[in-house]
Amino acid sequence: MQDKNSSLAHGINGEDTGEADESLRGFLGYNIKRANLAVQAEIRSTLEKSGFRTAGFSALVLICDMPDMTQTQLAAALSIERSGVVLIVDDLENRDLITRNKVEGDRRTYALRATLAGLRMRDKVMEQVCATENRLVTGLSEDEIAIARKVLNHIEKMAGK
Amino acid sequence: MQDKNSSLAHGINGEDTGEADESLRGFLGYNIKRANLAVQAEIRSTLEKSGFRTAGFSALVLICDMPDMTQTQLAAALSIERSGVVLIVDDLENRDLITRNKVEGDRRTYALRATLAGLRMRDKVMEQVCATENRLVTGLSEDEIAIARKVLNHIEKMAGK
DNA sequence: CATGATTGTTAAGTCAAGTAACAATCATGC
DNA sequence: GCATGATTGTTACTTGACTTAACAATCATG
Repeated sequence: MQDKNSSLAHGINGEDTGEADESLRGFLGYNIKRANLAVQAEIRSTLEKSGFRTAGFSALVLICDMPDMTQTQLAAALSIERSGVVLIVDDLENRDLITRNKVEGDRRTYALRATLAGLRMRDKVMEQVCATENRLVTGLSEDEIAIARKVLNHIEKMAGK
Repeated sequence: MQDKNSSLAHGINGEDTGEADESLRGFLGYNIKRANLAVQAEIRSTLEKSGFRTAGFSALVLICDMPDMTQTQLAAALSIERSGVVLIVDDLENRDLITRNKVEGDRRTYALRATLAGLRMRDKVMEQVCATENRLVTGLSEDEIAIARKVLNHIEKMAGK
C-alpha cells in the first residue's frame, strides 16, 4: 500500500473532506479499535523477533507468574478454548521454555512450569515490549496514561453488564 | 460458559493467586486489548439488532458523511481490501440503505450515496450505539474520557513510526 | 492508439479460532 | 465397590472473516 490518505484527501466532487471518519471518531469504541489495531501490530512486530505471537507470549508470562498452572486455567485466563492452548503449550514446550509436569492426585492434568530459559526469555521479551510501548506513549504524561488505564479497565469491567 | 473466574480463584497449590494476569496488566497494550474485546462485543450486540456488523455500519456512516464516495475510497477508510467492500456494499444496497450511482466521466466507478432510509437508519443505530457507550462509561468524568481519547489517538498516531 | 494502470468483481486460498468427538481419569451417589 | 456423569487434554473438522489472484471493462499517458 502506498499513500493511504492521498486518495481520500479530497472528494470527487471537490468538497473538502478532511478526515473521512469524522463521525466515527465520535465513538469511543472506534478510537479504542484503531488504537488497538495499531498497538497490537507494533507489539506483534516486536514479539515475532523472538518467535512469539501475542497469545504465546501471554501464555509464557502467565505460566511464569503462576507455576503449576493447568491448561484449562490457562485457557480461561487467555479467554480462548482448551483446544487452542494445546498448540500454544506444545510450541512453548518444544522450545524448552516450559515443561508439562505430572501432578500427584490427578493424572489427567499437567502442571505447567517455566524453565530457567523460559524465565529469562520472558524477562528479555518483556523488556522489549515495554520499550515498544514506551515509544508509543512518548509525549504523554504519566497522569494521562494512568487515567487512560483507569478508563479502559472501567469499560472492560462495565461490559457484560 | 459458566463462571470464568471461579476456576482461577485459587491456584491448585493453595497459594492465593488473585487475578491471574497481574503481569500482563502492566502492559498498556493488554489493557487496550481487553477493553477493545469487551466494547466491541457490546457494540456488536447492539448492531446486530439492526442487522449490522461493525464494518457494515461503519461503511454506512462513512457513505452518509461523504456522498459520492468510491468503493476504493471506502476500502481505504475501512482499512480493508476492495474485494471486501463489494460484499458490504452489496448488503447495504440490497437493504436500500445506499445506492450505486453512475458517475459521468468515469464509467468504472460507482458514486455511493445513502438513501433517505439509510440516513434514518444511521441516525437510529448511531443513537443506540451512543447509548451503549454511555452505559459503559457511567461513573467516569468527561475529563477522564477526553484524556483517554487523547491517549488512544496519540498511540494510534505514534504507531507505524 | 497502444500500452499500462485502475475499478469493481469473482473465485480461490489462508489462517486463526471455535465445535465436536474421544480416551483417560476423577468425583459422586448408591 | 462400582456405575454413572463430569473433567482434562487432545485431535479432527468446521467456520468465518479476510487476503490474494485473476479478469473484463474502462481510463490515462506517451
